[in-house]
Amino acid sequence: MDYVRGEQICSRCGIVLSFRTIDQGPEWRAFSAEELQKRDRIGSPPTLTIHDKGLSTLIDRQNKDAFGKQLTPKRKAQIYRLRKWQSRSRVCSSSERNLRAAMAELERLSSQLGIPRDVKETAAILYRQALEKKLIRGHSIEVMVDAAVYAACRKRKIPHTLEDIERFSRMTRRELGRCYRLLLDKLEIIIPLISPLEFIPRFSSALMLSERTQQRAATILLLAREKGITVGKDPTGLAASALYIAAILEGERRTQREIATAAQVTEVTVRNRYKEIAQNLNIQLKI
DNA sequence: AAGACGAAAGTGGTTGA
DNA sequence: TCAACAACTTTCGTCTT
Repeated sequence: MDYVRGEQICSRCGIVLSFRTIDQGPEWRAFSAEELQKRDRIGSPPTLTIHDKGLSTLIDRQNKDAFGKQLTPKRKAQIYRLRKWQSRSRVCSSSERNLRAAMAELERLSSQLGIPRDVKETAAILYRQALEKKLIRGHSIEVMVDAAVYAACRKRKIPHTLEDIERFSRMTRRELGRCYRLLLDKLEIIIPLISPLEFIPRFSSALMLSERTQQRAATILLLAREKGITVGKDPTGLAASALYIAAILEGERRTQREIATAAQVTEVTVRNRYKEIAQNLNIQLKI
């Protein structure tokens, strides 16, 4: 089981048997050592994905204190005023309203993408920081949230491409990329370059390739990197062509078209990459 | 007939003056 | 800000299996 991605993967052939699985861990919630002792089963964790971090307190309408006693008239008036100001302040600040819309969009997108909760939280943090630095102004909430989700995926090494996000977003890849870059610049986030290796399991399961082939593709990629022919190249294209070569070597040939479709690149890119790699690593492919 | 190949022209993004 | 540039895409005609 890959709990981070919520995928059940066959350890022999690497095929993804199921995804978006249910966490089968203990059902009591525990977010600190103290809570672990109590084994509470109720209540939500303090989460950053709700606009007020899930920590809102409502002043109840019943004019009773914690012991159920009626309040004195003076106290009652005081509580009434508190209640009024609470309701006014809660959603009326513009950033609160913004966050409210943003977290709804975050919820929608992340459930469609099926990303795990910690990545969602990361995206929420990024968005909050962006909001504090006034980066949202001039952009729609939606596009910034989607860009934050992409950034969070990159940060947590979830192999999603911009195209994946684009599919569930109303935004274009270009706008998303622009806002993503803006986030990186202004928030000074360091995002590790995504390695082609990360895409291998994903493409392989789409192509029904065996574990052996995946291993082989991985070593091909590592050798290619040593030769220095991978810099500046599209990681998905590299992963695709390495898989193409590996599949042929392992007798599981796939057509360039199949590979290209799975990796969302063109045949031409697969072709160019694999020619380069085969030449540099002296791999003879009998066609 | 399908797959592989490669040339040519176009696109979006980076870089360096 | 603009031009040069590298990587990738699209398109299309040709060759191979």
